[in-house]
Amino acid sequence: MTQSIEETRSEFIEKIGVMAQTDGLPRIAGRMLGLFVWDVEAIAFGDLAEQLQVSRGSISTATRILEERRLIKRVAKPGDRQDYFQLAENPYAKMLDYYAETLGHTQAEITDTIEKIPADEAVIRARVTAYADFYKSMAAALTKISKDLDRT
Amino acid sequence: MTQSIEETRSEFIEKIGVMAQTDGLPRIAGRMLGLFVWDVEAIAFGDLAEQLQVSRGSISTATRILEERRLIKRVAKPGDRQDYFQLAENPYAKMLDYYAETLGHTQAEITDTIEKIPADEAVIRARVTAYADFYKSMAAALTKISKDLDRT
DNA sequence: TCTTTTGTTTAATTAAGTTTGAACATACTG
DNA sequence: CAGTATGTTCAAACTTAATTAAACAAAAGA
Repeated sequence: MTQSIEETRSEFIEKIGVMAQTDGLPRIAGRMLGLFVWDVEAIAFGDLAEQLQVSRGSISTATRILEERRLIKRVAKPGDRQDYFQLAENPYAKMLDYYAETLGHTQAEITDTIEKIPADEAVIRARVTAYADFYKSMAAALTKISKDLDRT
Repeated sequence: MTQSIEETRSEFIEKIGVMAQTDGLPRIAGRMLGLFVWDVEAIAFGDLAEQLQVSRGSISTATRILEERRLIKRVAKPGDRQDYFQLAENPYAKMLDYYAETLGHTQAEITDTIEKIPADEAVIRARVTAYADFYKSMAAALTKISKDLDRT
């Protein structure tokens, strides 16, 4: 089966949109991320709405989310009033940092619980601690990868 | 603020229920996981429904999900017709394996796309490849932690 | 100043996922 | 065998999240 590069691009964008839902991104934000991974050139706010066939409101929301996660950046273009967007530098390191941060919060929540467990409940303490450690080691591992990527 | 261990347990269970939603588990399955982390003893199907105050149908669905992820195991108790459940051995290694597997699928999907990109589109190829590599390294890192945990 | 463009916000709608409850199948008990 | 207990399935109800469309605010041009 042969397909044009436009078809491949469009397929890729939709694919990332679906997969993004797995890690808590709205579908539109995921499609947008796919688009930015593919395209080097910055894209105008209005073009995003047209290319992805969604409302401007959705673009506003999705760009905000991706900016919060530091995956894209908003840039200006001389001679155009519109906002332009493109993939951030080291986006994958940023993504890892975000995951690590989330895992860290989870670990902290569990640690809060551990402190409330009576000292004589050694078994429960041990079990909940093992759970917290799990999040701790995951966060540490992702942070490590992030730093490796940053050195590139 | 002082609270009984029952209150702490209940708070923990609800907390895990909420956090579980972050990684794609239904709330009830999350609460169940929290319960199993806390309690050493196996718990009967019917007791789960009562303790978590949900329908038997929900227990059936949630146990299925947690079994599929290999986080809990179903055991029998002599003298009781009910199914009993408890946390699996090395549950956190299993959890990591599950994540790694998911990431691997994602990477494979992206790799499928890469193969469709014309060879002369070097920039696009490089960008999409970087994205695939990101998933690859994450999967590898989690697999590594999993093996470390297994050695325990 | 008046109009247009641009991006955000909010309320309403739509879509997606979760939970329940009833029906069902199976296995056990007396 | 009849009756009860157990766990699963599935359609419907419910809940939550995503998306749109319209109202709005700010800035730019005419």
